[in-house]
Amino acid sequence: MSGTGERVTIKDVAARAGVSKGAVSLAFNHKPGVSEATRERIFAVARELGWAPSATARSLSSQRVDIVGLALCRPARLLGLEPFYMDFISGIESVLAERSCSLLLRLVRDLDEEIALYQEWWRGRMIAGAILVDFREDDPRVPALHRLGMPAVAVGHPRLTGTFPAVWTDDASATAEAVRYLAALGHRRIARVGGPADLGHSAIRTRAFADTVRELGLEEARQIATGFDEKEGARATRTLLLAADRPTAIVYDNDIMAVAGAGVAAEMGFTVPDDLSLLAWDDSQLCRITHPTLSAMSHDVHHFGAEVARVLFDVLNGVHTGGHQVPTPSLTPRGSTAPAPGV
Amino acid sequence: MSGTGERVTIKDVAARAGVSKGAVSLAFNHKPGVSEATRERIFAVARELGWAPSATARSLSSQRVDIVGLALCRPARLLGLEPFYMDFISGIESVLAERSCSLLLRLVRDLDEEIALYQEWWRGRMIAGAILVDFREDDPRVPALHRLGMPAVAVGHPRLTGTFPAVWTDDASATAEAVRYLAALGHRRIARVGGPADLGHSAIRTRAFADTVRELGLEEARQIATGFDEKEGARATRTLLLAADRPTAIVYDNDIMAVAGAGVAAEMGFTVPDDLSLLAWDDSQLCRITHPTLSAMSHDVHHFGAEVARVLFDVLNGVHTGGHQVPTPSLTPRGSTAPAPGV
DNA sequence: AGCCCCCTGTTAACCGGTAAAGCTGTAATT
DNA sequence: AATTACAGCTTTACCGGTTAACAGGGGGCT
Repeated sequence: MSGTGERVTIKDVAARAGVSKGAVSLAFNHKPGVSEATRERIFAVARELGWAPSATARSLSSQRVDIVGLALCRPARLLGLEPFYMDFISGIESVLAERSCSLLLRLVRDLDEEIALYQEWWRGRMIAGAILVDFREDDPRVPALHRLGMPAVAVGHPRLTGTFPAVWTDDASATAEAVRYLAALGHRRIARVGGPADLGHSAIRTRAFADTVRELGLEEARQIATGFDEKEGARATRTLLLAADRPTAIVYDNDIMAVAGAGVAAEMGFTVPDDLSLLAWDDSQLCRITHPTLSAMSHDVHHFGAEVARVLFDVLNGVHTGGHQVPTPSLTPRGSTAPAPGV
Repeated sequence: MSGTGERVTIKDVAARAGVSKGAVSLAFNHKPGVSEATRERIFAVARELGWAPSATARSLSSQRVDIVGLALCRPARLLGLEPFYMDFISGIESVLAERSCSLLLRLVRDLDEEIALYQEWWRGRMIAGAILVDFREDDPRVPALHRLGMPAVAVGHPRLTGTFPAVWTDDASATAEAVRYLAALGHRRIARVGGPADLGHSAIRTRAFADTVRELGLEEARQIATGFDEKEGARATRTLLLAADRPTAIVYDNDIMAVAGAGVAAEMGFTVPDDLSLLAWDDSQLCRITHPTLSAMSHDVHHFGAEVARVLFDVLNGVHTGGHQVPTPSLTPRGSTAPAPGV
């Protein structure tokens, strides 16, 4: 009971197998220098003794770590709510796991805390590199972390991510596609409920949205910046629908807000999609469980995460990979979009 | 540009401050043995040089690690969908962060992989302890990990978690409360859509549900075991509603399935809550964004996670804490429950 | 003056691996 | 037979901290 406390080390294995520490190390790292017979004997002993090399000691001497860091800076309750993150993380994991690498996760309150955390992690040699998300315009992390010299991938448009290799989706094109689709259905007053204005991709979408609306000669579009959560999504929807010139279609920046918007529409007596079309973003499973199901700009978040992890490995291996663009979110029409009323 | 590569170590700091490595170590660990003046000088130099102690080296020599592990064994797509996990993780984080401890996360495919992972993590001294979730009846992790001697907290009923200190909610009482509530509304045919039968807490709820139904003299209850995701939740709901003796109320084991169930009900022409009452579990924000809002057995998952982390720290500090019961989920009536039709 | 003590610091031995350099014995080459 | 080549190990010096043991020096006390 209560573990002997004496943990077995490479020395024990070496002694038991009748070889030196060095031989055990060579064997376990599949390096030449030990015969097949000896290698097998060493493995047998290791299994018998229940030994695994100490990652700590290994990384101290080899200067390598098998951990990558991810700091998320969003209010805790939002993280729980948004399917995006877990999907993204599971995508990252799928790539990390096959290289027996682990993910170090931490939630932080603000960017300063995030920068401090990365400094601690990197200087403390706890991580080999990091994944940076949620870029803002003139993000303070770009200079700070670049100064650190820490390898990292940035999730966001290259314009925002500075010196870090970027992985991103073409939000501008996707936004344009969304607007064109709704316009093709006859909608002339289209509104958008976006994320926080200081978030880089929100800004990109806002611009693309306005540009496309102008280009198609639609009526001046109303866009509302929110905090990404369901309350703000609901409020924004209410605001839009109460206006005299209420829109006949609304595009949301994530699916949480779209679902909340659908609730508000129902509550206010609008029928989706007959009176009002709704178009979500990200397209998690959430869009498929509501009634009516939500049309969305869909986007394989799991693969996105996987691609990010792959690029990070390239960076860690010194492969100088440029930016990687992941497939543009594409329209997945479902039950929440239909021709504009009276068309 | 491109980081000098030369990372600063304790030796550099010591040299620059004109003291020995030992002095720097003492200063940074706030141990007696250095004067206030020297301590400050050392800190100043460390700041100037941008040094932070190497966690790797530190844990190699001090035999301590500031990382705890969490392996999740659920299909990736479900993880993304279920708000539970992120909420739970953010609760854990809130406690870890204040002790500057990080969370090592990994998704695994099955229990064998999970056991192997913990062995690797523990023997490799990567983690100080672990958080175990999703216990099954006769869970193979109990003997395997107990043999490892790894400190851990178990999330689940003590009957299932064996030798590990447990943190759990009283699912039996909560289930009973749910049934009593619906019975009080006049429902006589109540069904339940549960999680996988081999999951420990599903089994507990199943039993409690059947017991309470019998105790109240309600009609024989139909319970369906599913895989926790929205598709199975929808299918189970369809099955229940197509039966000749369809229930007038359904209890779901998580909110995903409840939302899916609401969709199915609408699609089949039932009005919630007039024709059919629905009661969810876990009560994430998801229950508040649907229309009508979902009544739920609510449960502060964030606090649950925090409590789990706290107990883990107790274990790590040798405090022999018994099992901790977290407040029983309590009924939060919203728009999806109402008196049975004709009452 | 002599002694002891405490405060401040140094030294050196670890922690458990990795990796380069060194050392065998045997087989191949000349 | 002598030289070389090389597979197969061993030795040893790190990696960057922690920590116990030890040293110098000033002040208080007798």
